[in-house]
Amino acid sequence: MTLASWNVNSLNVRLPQVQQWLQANPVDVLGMQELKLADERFPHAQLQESGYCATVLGQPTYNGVALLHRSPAHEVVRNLPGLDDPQSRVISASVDSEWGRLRVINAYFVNGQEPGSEKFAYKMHWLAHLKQFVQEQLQQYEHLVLMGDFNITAQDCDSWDPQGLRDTIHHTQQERQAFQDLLDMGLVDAFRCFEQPEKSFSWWDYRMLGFQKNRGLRIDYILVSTALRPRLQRCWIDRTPRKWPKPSDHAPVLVSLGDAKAQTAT
DNA sequence: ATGACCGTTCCCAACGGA
Repeated sequence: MTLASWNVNSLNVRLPQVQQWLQANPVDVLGMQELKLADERFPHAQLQESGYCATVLGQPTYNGVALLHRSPAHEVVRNLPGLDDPQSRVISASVDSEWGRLRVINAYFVNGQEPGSEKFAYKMHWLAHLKQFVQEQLQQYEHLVLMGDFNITAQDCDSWDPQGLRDTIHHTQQERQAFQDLLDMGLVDAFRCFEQPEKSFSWWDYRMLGFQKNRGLRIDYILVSTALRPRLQRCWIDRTPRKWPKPSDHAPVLVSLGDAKAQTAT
C-alpha cells in the first residue's frame, strides 16, 4: 500500500491538481495540509469521483487538514486532545491494510515565523503536545505513520543553505530536538531509509526562482513506527506537480509499504 | 541590505507563509 503527504496550499485552488495527481498516483491514503477552507466547503463529491472518502478538519483562510482514503476510516481524532487550539492542524484515523489496522496521523506543524517570537513559542508549545499525543498513540497502535508538513529541517542536508540559514526558522536546535524526540519514541524517517539524491527537498519558495535553482527545504516527512520499518519498500518526493502551472509550493512525499519479507530498506 | 511570490479576506492592502 502507498501513502502520501502533500501541503496543497489551498484546496480551493489546487483541487484540479490533486485530482490529476491522484489519477497518476492512486495512493491508498493521502494526507493534505493547508486546505484553507471550512468543513462545509470541502469538495467531498469531486474527490468521491476520484475514488476517495475524506476525513476532514477544516478551517477558513488558514491551516486545515484532511485524510483521503479508499477504504473507510475509523477512530478519528481531530486536533491534539488536551490542547485548546483554534487552529486546525492534526487529523488522525485508522485505515485497514493487508496486515491489519494502520494508524495515520496527519499534521500541519506550526511555522513559527522567527525564533524568539510569540509564534515560535506557540510552535514549541504545540510540539510538546504533539509529542505527548504521538507517544500515547504509539502505545495504542503498533503500526503507526506520522506524516505531514513538519516545518522543520531535520538535518543540515535537508536545507539548500544550512550555513546561511543557521539558527533561522526551521533550522534551530530547538526544532531539530523536537524532531529527534519524535524519532526517539520509535519512529523512523522513511525517506532516509533509502539512498536519495543530494539536495532532495519538498518545498521551494515561490520567489527568486527557488524551484528552478533548487533552493529548497525538506520539511515534509513520513515517519513510520519501528514495527512498520521492515515493510518499507520505497520513499520518494514527487516533484512533478511542482512543475505544473500554479503549483503548490510543496511537493508530495510518498511511501510504499509492503510484505515484511521485502527487506529493501537500508 | 531589501524584496522577491502566492493565497486569503466584508479594510484589496495587509498578513501569513517558510
